[in-house]
Amino acid sequence: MEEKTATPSNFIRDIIDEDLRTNKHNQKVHTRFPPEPNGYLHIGHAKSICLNFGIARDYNGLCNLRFDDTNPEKEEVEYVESIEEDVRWLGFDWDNRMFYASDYFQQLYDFAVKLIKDGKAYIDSSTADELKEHRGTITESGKESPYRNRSVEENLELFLAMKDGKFEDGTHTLRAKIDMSSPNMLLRDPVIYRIKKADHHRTGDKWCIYPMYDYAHPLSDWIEGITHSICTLEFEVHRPLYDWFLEALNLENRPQQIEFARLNLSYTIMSKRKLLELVQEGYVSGWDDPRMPTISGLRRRGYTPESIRNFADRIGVAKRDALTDVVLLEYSLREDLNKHAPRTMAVLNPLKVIITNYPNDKTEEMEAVNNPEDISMGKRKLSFSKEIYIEQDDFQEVPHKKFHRLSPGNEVRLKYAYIIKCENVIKDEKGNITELHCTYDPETRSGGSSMKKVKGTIHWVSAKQAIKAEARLYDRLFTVEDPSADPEKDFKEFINPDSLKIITDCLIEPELAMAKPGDKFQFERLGYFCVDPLSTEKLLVFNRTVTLRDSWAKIEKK
RNA sequence: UCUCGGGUCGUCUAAUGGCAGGACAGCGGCCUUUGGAGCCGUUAGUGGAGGUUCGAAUCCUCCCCUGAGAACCA
Repeated sequence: MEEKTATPSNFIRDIIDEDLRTNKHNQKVHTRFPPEPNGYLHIGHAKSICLNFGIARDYNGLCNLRFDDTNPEKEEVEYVESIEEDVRWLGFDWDNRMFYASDYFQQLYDFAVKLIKDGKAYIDSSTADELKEHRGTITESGKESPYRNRSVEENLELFLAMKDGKFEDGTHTLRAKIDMSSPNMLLRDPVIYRIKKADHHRTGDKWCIYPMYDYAHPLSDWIEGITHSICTLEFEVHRPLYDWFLEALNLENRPQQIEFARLNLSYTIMSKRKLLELVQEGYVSGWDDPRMPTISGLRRRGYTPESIRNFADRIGVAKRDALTDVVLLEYSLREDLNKHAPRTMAVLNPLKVIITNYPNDKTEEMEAVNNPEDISMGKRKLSFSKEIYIEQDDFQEVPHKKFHRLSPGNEVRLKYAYIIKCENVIKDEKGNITELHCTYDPETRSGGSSMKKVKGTIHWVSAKQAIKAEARLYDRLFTVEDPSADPEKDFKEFINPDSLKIITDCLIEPELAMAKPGDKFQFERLGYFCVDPLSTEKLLVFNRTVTLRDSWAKIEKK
């Protein structure tokens, strides 16, 4: 079993520690992850999932999965299913506690009736425009609705009629009677029910009135016995409202809302609306395009759940807005893949090499380790013969002064095989290099006793045995750190035109023919790659998950 | 402009009146049959001005910067 470092503490855990000490919630810790099923989950949700489920795990508590489905016009079962899959894939489990806010529609309705009876809510028959007009502004107080003082009986009657479908969409709303002059505009008699004659993905046409978030959320939390209702910072201003409903209904054992800063990652966007735009307008191939910051995109790209959980622990939880550098995510990924991904040799851009002093028909079996970080992953055999392919980048006709690889008259080691020397550069009539003629030193077979040392070691594949494959090389989707930073500019202006490069004639070790979708490998010296789900027996397709760190690129730049 | 938040190395995050620490990135070195990994070392920060205190990132005052809030969205 691998060592597991504990999740670092944070201000939310401090609050829970204090609540436990003062016995605020009778020693209970119960959280929830409440996505709206109107889009796919992304890495920002992963932060929240790790936070909520992680707290439940560490405090011996529970975490519910709850779909916040109070707006039938935007929500779909497709999203429900993807969300379930993604949370599970991340490694979390809700047992039998998968709920929907729509499960509580009847209770929520009954609570609303109680508010009306207590004179704390009323039916407003203003139009949306009138509502807006009466709301006032940030600096000026609002005006009370002419319907504000309807009798309890009239309100009850109207609310029932609303529920029974007697009115058209938008003609009436139920509003909480709070304070039209509050500096917090959310408290200026917020709408808590609206008429929407729309089919709901779960309740069908049973309801034609639907509760608003601010009303449904605290009550759903209360119904489920949530103790700590953790959400992102933009809901901070909603907290007085959250508390108001619990107070107005005189509910005991109230949950407590705590806000933290959502994740922003450099070179990407996290807005569901914008991600949807990328999908719908075809900038990416779908929600699971490997360039998307969605969980399904990251999964297809080759990210591991472990790496995402470690990332979540590493970035911590706080209240200040932050833009986390994506290299931190990539670090967590490489850290995990380095330990677990088997090594293999693959040549992305092949350059033929003929070893002129090697016997024509000879084939040798070379021994290679599958993972130097973990010898329990075993060894494999590599065929070596007279004709091989190396990476075009591993040869320079006029070498940079710090270039340690192959160049005319120079020696380099072929990993797990021999040291070779470049004797001749063969070109076509246009001057393109077509092949290299090299000689090998038979004394330098890998594992042998030769003391000969060379500066560079390169990867290769044997021409006869290698098989063809396609590689998809991904780069960041945007060219700037914060594509949404400039309100004057559309984020799509910053899409990286080179975010995907497809290479169709890579050569890989024959063993890889067995690879299955999702299998992950390190292509030695190149990076981590995984088999794409669209890969077929005929054509293996590899997604480049992430490159290896490249200190040569830095030297070359200087 | 009003209300509520938030400002600590380049980035993320600790320090809860008592040595400003960690991670990533960077830089330098060691090691290496992956220019990978690993190991060692190192650079770098409390938005500003006052005040309280033996002592302030932390408490107080003012200023500056920044985020959120005027959907029948969540």
